[in-house]
Amino acid sequence: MAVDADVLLDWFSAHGRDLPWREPGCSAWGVLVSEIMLQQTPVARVEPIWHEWMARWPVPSALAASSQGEVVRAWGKLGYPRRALRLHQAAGVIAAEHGDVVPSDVDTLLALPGIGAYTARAVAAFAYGRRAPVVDTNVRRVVARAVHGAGDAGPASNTRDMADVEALLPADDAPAARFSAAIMELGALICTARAPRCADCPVYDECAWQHAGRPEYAGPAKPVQKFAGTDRQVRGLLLDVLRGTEGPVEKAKLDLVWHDGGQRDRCLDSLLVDGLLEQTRDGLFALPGEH
DNA sequence: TAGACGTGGAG
DNA sequence: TCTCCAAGTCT
Repeated sequence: MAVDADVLLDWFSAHGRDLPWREPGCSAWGVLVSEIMLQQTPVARVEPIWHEWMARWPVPSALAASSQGEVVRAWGKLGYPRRALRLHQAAGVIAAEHGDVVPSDVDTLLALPGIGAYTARAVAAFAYGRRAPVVDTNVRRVVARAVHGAGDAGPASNTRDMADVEALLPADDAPAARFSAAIMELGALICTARAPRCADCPVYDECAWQHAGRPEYAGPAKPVQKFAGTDRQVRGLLLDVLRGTEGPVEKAKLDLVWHDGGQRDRCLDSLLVDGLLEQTRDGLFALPGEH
């Protein structure tokens, strides 16, 4: 059982979304920025911020020339703000060591901060039309169902997951790159986690999950990710105070966002360690580089 | 490799 | 209201 490339590519041509980073004229830098922003973050929230970034920082060196604080502020509420810091660092490396050109080679991309197995191959494929197994959560789910007949993907295994996708990939670069975008899109629009729209699926007839009678997911339970009351929430509240003000703020102002002083201070400290906050000479707190 | 790491919309 | 989940990476 497989996923017919021609059928999938035709479906993608007819139903794929016209996202700005998929425009033919979009730069490799634009693709890279989109990929980082889209990590664990819905398209709808990324689009407006991506446009702002492209207008303000059209090339890596432009971003690298801005302060970390400006970058964190411009990241807004996309979440996981360390991504903004790493992208800023990556831009610096690209500007300084790669002639302001986003690398096209997977291994070179992997060496950049914030770029892992998925993003490196996504940039190689979507920005440069290279043939590379692009494996994200959507692709893992589609493969689990259409190929393996399982209700959902089990725990990730980079080696195995990439081998699965490699086997589906067309031989030539251009169609392989387009196939990568198409299978991701299938997972995002049709073969969704919650309520898959199988009636609209282009590979319904060849789907192993259908042939198996749509069995329930049998793998190990996925860990539920708590948020309320975690350090993640408190860090978010703390950082949001700085995003919402111009200059440095007093600790007293930060003390207002969370009742538990111990947790508050621990989070404040971790933000300093991460470089998302800095302390001024007079003991105030500021976004990095903004004092 | 399990767990940390933000945020907000949908069901 | 509350759980699930959205193009992952790093340690």
